[in-house]
Amino acid sequence: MDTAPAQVTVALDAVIMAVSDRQPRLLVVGPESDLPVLPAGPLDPRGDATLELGLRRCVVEQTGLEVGYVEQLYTFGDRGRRPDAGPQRQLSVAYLALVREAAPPLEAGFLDVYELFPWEDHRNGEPAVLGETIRPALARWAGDDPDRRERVATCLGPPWDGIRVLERYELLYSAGLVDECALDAGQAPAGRGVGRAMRFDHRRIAATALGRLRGKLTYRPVVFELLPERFTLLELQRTVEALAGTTLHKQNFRRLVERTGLVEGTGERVRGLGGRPAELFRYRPAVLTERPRPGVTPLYR
Amino acid sequence: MDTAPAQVTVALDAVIMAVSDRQPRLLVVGPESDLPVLPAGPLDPRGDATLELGLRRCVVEQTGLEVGYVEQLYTFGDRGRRPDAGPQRQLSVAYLALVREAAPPLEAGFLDVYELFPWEDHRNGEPAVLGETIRPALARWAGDDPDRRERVATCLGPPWDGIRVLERYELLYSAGLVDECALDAGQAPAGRGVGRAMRFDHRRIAATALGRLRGKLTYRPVVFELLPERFTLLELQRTVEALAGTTLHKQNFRRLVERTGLVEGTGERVRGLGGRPAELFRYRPAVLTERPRPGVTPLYR
DNA sequence: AGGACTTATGCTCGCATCGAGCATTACTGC
DNA sequence: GCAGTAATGCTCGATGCGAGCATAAGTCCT
Repeated sequence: MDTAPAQVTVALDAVIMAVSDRQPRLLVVGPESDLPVLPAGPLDPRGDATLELGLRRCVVEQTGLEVGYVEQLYTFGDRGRRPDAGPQRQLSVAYLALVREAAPPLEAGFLDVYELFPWEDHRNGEPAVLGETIRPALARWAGDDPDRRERVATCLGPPWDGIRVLERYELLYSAGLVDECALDAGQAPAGRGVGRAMRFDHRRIAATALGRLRGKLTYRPVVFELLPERFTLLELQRTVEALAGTTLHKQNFRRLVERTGLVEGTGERVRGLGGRPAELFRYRPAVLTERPRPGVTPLYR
Repeated sequence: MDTAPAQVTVALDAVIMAVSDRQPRLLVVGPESDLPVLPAGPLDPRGDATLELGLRRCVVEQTGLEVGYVEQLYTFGDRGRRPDAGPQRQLSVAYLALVREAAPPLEAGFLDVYELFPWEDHRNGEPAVLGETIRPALARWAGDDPDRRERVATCLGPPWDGIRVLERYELLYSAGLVDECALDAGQAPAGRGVGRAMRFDHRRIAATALGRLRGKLTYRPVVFELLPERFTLLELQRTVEALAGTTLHKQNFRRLVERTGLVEGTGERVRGLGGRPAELFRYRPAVLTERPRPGVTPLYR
């Protein structure tokens, strides 16, 4: 009935990321045949003492995973973002979680992040899809409109700003280059959109997460949430590079993390992979009290 | 009834900040005699197309103010954060808004931010309250507990990290040094807490906002939302300093903002204030496409 | 008019950081 | 022994930033 008070439902959505085989990965649920979906569940207004605890509960229930690092990301609440909710307005409080596991738990699997955002991986130079598809299409879309042209310029550079993941996704959405445009309009997607689509606004949420994480790398020691307790400097570097979508100068990277006190060597070495054995390092939590903003600062500068 | 489904209410809270007379100010509503409260209102699940539009609507309704720059801050949803909501669970999606106005609109007034957080203003050296009250009390609170001691060390430095506003407020809360502790426990506050209290968790929300804003200053040109279209470099510097709670070297500040292309001179000069006339500058939006992360970078480094 | 005071503006050191590259070491595999 | 690979040490040069000196151009007071 129209006279009933309009209701709001609150869901807790989880962007759970890991890095393995030099690739950032996102935990998704649901049948393979369907569009991927983020793990999520309803807030229990009485049971969940805090939103974060509610999120952890939902994640365990749905994937069996006990996540460690968790951070609130953003709250999504546009009208119409969940056409499945009927007359209910659905809010999603999204969280970013980082895990070390690479083995997909029950009913869930890891999805390569750069399948969702192929234009974000610049480790082997600018990805082909940018020059061949995205830039031309955006140029057509912008035409002579100065606002559109400027928006394209800020999002795609030069200079390329790795952090603007969300802005770029939303630009592609505005220009009709992702399948979610058709889906949101109630049409069947042509299937020719750039990157792999997700259900609802979940790819937008994932974009928010990747951008946030890239930014955070520069001023907080979050990478270590994704690594085992002991690691070589190359493993550390590869993990950072996977997330940042850029490559780094090896010697300078080593200098950076050692000089700033982010890591400390354990005397141990690993061997067996061809090449000189590498020393194993560990994260040095004391850096938090020594430096104001410890992280991989020169990532995007 | 216990059998009724537990309900969730969603509110939109606004942290509206301005800078005038070299002081950051926060818009609060409610009678002077009572604890200050942030402007807020319920989400209209049918009417508000987006959360941000809903927030703008609430702000206009409550204060008559049309805010310009708006950014989502955080969503607060701890159980028990709103004892007045009865059995309802209340979520607040908080937004940060920046305005130029200094004249308090209807039923509202500006409150000096450093009345809320006197320990955050380091423009005249370390504030007295830190050395005389806060540090000794925290030392007593920490005792020999290594975790507590480390928490105190990271929050209070050295080095002082201007961005950790929320962490510091929560530390003071943990240690029972702010009046909200007693209020939340249902007791009358002794009135001896540090800084001025607000109702509910609104001071926590304000702390989140100040920290976020301080951080954002370093990589986005947000200061200009608080300034008139044309301003002198000293006005710009004073505004940054007011928010950051630090002083900056004048010549270096000028060099920074000019070299990075954040501002450009209009030929005009202002006179009449004693001292050599200053040139009027304006913000240069083109910086957004030229530099990846334009802002007052060296603020906290 | 002159001097004190205030603010704006230009410029120059010195240090730390960072990008880029060269050189050497120590393993694996054939 | 030799090729290949990765680790590690070191050196330039450019740039950014902290700190300060010096000068310019107004106001206000006497």
